[in-house]
Amino acid sequence: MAKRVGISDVATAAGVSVTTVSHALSGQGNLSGKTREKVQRVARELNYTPNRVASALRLQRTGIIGFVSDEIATTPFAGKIVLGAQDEAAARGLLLMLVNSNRDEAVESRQISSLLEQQVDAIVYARMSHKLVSLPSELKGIPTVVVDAEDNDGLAPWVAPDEVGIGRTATERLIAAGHRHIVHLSVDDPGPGADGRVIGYARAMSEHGLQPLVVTVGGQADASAGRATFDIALERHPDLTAVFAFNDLMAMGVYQSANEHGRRIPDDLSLVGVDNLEVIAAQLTPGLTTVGLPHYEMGKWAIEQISGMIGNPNWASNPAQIELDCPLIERGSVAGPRERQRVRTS
Amino acid sequence: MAKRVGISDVATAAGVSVTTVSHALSGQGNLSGKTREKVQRVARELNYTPNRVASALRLQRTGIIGFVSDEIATTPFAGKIVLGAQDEAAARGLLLMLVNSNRDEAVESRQISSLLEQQVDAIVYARMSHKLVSLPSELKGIPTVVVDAEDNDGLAPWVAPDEVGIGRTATERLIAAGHRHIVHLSVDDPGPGADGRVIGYARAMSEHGLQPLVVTVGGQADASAGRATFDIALERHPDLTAVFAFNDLMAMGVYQSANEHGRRIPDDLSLVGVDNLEVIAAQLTPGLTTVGLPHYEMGKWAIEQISGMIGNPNWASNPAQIELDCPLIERGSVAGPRERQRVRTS
DNA sequence: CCCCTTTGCAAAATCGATTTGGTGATAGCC
DNA sequence: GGCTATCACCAAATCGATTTTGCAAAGGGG
Repeated sequence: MAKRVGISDVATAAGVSVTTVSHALSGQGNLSGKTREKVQRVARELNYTPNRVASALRLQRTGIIGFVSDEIATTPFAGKIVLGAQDEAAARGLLLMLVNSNRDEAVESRQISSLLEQQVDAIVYARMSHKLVSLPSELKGIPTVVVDAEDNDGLAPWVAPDEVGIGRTATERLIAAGHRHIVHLSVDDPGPGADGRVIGYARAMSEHGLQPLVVTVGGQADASAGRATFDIALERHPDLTAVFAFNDLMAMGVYQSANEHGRRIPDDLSLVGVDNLEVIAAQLTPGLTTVGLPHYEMGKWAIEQISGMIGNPNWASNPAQIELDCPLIERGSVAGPRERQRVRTS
Repeated sequence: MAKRVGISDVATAAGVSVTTVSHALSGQGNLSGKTREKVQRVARELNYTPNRVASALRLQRTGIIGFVSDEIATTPFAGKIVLGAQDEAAARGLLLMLVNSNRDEAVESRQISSLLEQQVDAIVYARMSHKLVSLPSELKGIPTVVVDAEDNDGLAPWVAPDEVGIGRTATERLIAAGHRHIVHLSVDDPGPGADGRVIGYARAMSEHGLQPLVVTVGGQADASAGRATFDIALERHPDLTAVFAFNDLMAMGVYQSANEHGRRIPDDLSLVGVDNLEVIAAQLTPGLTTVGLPHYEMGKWAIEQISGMIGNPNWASNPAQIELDCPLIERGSVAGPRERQRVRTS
């Protein structure tokens, strides 16, 4: 392996001092155009690449952002947040250093310390589902932005999905299609996600003079919860024509259960999910109409914020804290209700 | 923000030289136990944390591994490889720096250069589906291990799933259940994955005196391809009782199509997939029996290899190149064939 | 022709941890 | 007592890039 060429090798080859090389390459100082060009040419010929470690030591700035997540493999969400962050970081010449805690606080604490020892310039503290969090004490004093979670202490900037808006968007889509008997299927799991969506749903229903009907079960919000809640809903509200499911996994359960009950989607039942889990929503037949979560955008936003904080002595003031709008992804699971079509054709 | 305490602050506070502090904390040199303890105590009191940047500059070793992937958000696989790598890295005191190329060679090249400027000790070059690759020229001379792909030039260590074994495992499970008319559904997409699974399937069938029956279509290996190939298979081989699908997405299509044809799984049709996409395999009813891909293990293996290469002058010799066994994940989609049960009960 | 201001480049300090090559002090030996 | 080993510790060089300070030469005005 050829020894790496450093700034001093370039200096020797170009017959100037290291100072001049540094200035020529960074655009600092006042050098004659001739010298500047010569140095740049020599640097290129020698295939010089700067050593960011040395630079970081001198500048007290590494250009590295630590990315802390509580999990990374169990949902596709992590990938999207990381992708958004990574794209934006690359565009700004920053690099991402990834650690993950597997939901273990002791591990998290150790990982964050490693990141800090590496002198990361800032940290993205990400959760994979909308939560309320308190930042670990290690992060006091270093620029941090919280993703898909809200900072309990209100000190750090954070970004999360507009859960109430999600409930409203999904519900209004179904109302607009003409449905009046719309049930919301959810889980008994207090938190910004479940709570917000119920609120948005209830508001949309009330505003249109409709009765909110919520059915929940305990446990995980998966396909089996979807089947269970849908079965209960059918029993309690036999005239329901549309369902707003807490997420796509539950919606998948509704497909299964509806199929067993002989209800076809979307002819006999309209359905809207949340998450836009492509691997499910796009693969079901018909495709699932769902509200997408802005994971990519949250990751991107986090890096944008961080860019403004790095090197800014007032980075801790006025933390931006926003809820992002979530888009409705139309596929094929929503149609008008049977009743309404009959009324029309009669 | 309090100024960070460095080794010299500790030295001053403890009344010794920086040399002694360094020795006391790293266990080097010959110090009296008294001095060692005093320094360690002072360091703890001052809340000293080492500055890895300075250390890296001196030692020419950063403890950072670059992780290059071609995509990260479109499959859950990326997360698992990263998790495996991250867990193993954390256990060895290494950190992961993640970049992703979005399948763009120019981007990849730039990202790798960034990694190299940061003086990463080594690189994990990962693909998200089994491929043949040639390493970018930038990586010449630095320890690299290839994940979920094979190095065309045979120079770098690599790890990938044993595709032939996957075909064999899935097929033998169905044969063991008593099936004789087993169709393999796949796609026209030459590559280690599709090719290897066909080979493993065909071998297993032949060894049991059974006729291999393969049905493929062009395009993506998704649910719609699953429906299409299954429909064709039913037409060509009306007596089929079991299906080995190229992946879980295609298997999901088989569930859908089988349902429309009035065939119940597993009573009228047994089915094995590949991928163990939890979000699908565990959510279908019945659960999908599938062959899992060793993403976590591949990520872990990569870091183990790399650990052995860092600081080893002979790192380039005898690259390990292995295919990992893939486990069968039993759920509920396999049963005995109807015919056989009749024979038995008669 | 002298003094002063630019212009163009270089020397040296700096960032924080590690390590080489010592130095001073004590103990042991004859 | 004089000499050498050993012990305990320290000063200074080093890693590579940046930046402050400094200095010489060139150019301009009086």
